Amino acid sequence: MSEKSSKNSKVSLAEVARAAGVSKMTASRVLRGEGGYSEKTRDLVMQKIDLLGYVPNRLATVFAGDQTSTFVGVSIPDLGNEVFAQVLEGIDRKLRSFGYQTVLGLTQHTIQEEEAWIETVLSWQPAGLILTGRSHSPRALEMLRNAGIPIVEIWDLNSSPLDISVGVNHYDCGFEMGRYLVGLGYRSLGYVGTSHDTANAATARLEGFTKAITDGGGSVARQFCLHDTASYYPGFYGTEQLLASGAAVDCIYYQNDAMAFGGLQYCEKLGLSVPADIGVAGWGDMPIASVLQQRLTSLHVSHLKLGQAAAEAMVARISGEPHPTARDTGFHLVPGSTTRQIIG
Amino acid sequence: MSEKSSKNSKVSLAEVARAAGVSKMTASRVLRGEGGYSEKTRDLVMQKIDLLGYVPNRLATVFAGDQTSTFVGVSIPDLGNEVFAQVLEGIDRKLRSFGYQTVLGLTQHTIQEEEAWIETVLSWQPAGLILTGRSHSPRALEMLRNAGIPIVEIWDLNSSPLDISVGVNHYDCGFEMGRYLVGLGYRSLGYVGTSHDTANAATARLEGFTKAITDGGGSVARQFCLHDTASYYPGFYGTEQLLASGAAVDCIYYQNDAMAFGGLQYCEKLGLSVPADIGVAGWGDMPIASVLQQRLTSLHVSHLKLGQAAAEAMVARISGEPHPTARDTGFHLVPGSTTRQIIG
DNA sequence: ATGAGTTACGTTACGGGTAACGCTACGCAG
DNA sequence: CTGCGTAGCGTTACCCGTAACGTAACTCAT
Repeated sequence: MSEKSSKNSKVSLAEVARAAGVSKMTASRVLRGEGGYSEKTRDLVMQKIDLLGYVPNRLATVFAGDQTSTFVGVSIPDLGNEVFAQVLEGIDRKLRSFGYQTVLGLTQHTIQEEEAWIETVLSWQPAGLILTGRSHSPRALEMLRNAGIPIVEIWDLNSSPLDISVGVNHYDCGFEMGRYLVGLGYRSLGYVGTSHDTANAATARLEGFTKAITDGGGSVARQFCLHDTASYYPGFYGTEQLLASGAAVDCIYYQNDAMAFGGLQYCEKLGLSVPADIGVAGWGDMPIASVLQQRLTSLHVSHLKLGQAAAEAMVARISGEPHPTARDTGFHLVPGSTTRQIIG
Repeated sequence: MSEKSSKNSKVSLAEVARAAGVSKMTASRVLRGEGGYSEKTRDLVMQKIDLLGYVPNRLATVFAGDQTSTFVGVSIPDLGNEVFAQVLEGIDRKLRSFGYQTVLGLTQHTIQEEEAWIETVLSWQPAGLILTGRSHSPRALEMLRNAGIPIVEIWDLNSSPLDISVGVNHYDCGFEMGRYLVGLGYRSLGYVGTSHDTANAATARLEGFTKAITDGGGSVARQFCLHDTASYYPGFYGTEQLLASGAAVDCIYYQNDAMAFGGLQYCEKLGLSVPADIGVAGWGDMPIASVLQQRLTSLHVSHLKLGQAAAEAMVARISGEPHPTARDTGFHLVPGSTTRQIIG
């Protein structure tokens, strides 16, 4: 019910205290419910807080005690890719439930952007950082080491992280899918993904996939799209390019389900029957897969859970509780009908 | 190249100054490039900053009161809906280019969550807030008014916002689509969307849509799904429910394209031919629409641009530059082949 | 009645940076 | 040589809370 203070953009605790006729310290105690004041005083101070529309200044609180802030910096490559949006959602929801705030940084898949963001966000004295990816610039690494705060690297599981790693082993993801497809009899594989300067988790999946395929006596024709975001259209377009290149492929593995769907659409346009003429496999078990007529062969990863696990790891580290260096959030293959059935 | 300080999690400017044999003030001047020091001193201080791995403490700077923070709080309902993810991407990219940081708050479509988040984020003295939606709790409104910082409300354009409104008129979006469908001869419309406690932009679209349809002598059968996120599956499931309810509809309008795609999939499963047996229209011109065989009848809105416009408005307001109270980022109808063609 | 403990406050110092002002040494014009 | 300006740097005060400590009034057991 603040009426007089509508214009007071900055009401300090001292002003509240003065209005209530007590000292700053007493007002502070009331505010924190710390005890050491009478009920009468408490009511008086609370009334003035309400009247003046006092908003606590956490900057001052953090600054005063050497307690750390409740900011957690979170770097995400891009949000056009649904899986990252889900990871971020998982992180923010969980962090918030523990009283922390997410400071976002979209890096556009570059370690330069990440470095610049790290430098800025560190100046806000965050309680910790959650970084997507395991590749960082040398200067970023130095800053991170010097910061002395918890660092959670997510996405591609890392057995020797800076601090804590949460995610899944993307090499294994690719390998398992590769082995599955080899088991189905596919030998001439295609891969469609986006291209980035820095090796990332998608690269790891491709490597694992390629290993499994070559182990099985097959080969992989790769097609990279110069697109930032691994979404529907790059899948569509990449498929067009791959098939136009003359590569004879019997099955295409996509960077993720969204791209796989784009590929499916291109195949349909071309009149190719899936899986009769060509097989299609994705990654991530993304939401769109739940409504398709054909169950898309994919690999399930719970992105929301991954994000939540990352936030839990962060909170545990901040609170000084023990937490394993690496937490594998797991995956499992989802056999679908966009690839041929297991040969009896 | 900090070597000795690897463990010094907190190196203050005073320590840098001491190492360089100058006063804090001189070190501060060097750091800010303010002038008033010799080149020799500058090099010395810079060298010590590097050596000790000093990280500026923006909390202290802001706290000192001479400048506002560079935080901008951004509230988003959820990230499972691609359009919000895109808006957020637009906001963060633009804010970052101006040197501001995004402090995220996912409200899960509730004004209670929004209120709690506003209270917390205000205590960090943000430079401004960008809020999705125009509905806020009474207490939130009071806090926002008292805060005395720029508030940009996005999504549903508001002619009398708290401060600045950026977005599109969702009522008009719905109305235009309704008129278009009436023009195609549809009279028995269906609507499939998600349900939330608070009236939101989707509600406004539905109202505009209903107005246009009833104006045209038709009717709208509504089907709401109890799903938080307006994505593929709710569209699929909602369509199933709507059709199972016995409503005789010749065309279904969906809350967005993702839901429309889910609906298309259900229609296909049911053996309904689109648009011969039933028409389908969406909203948002989402990425998936770009790869479908049939061009989805939809309404184009640039979510990325909307986010960027919101960030620009915020920066303008912070900088004291003039900015119109309401900025309409525009939309246009995209006629597709999931609805019947215009009757010659 | 006296000393000890408790309640309910107030006072002081502090944190990390910056604005405002003070001071010194040097350069240079008159 | 004197006076004044200025480059270059230091000193002080301050921002807003909170920890630590101080203190007056009161309670209560001995």
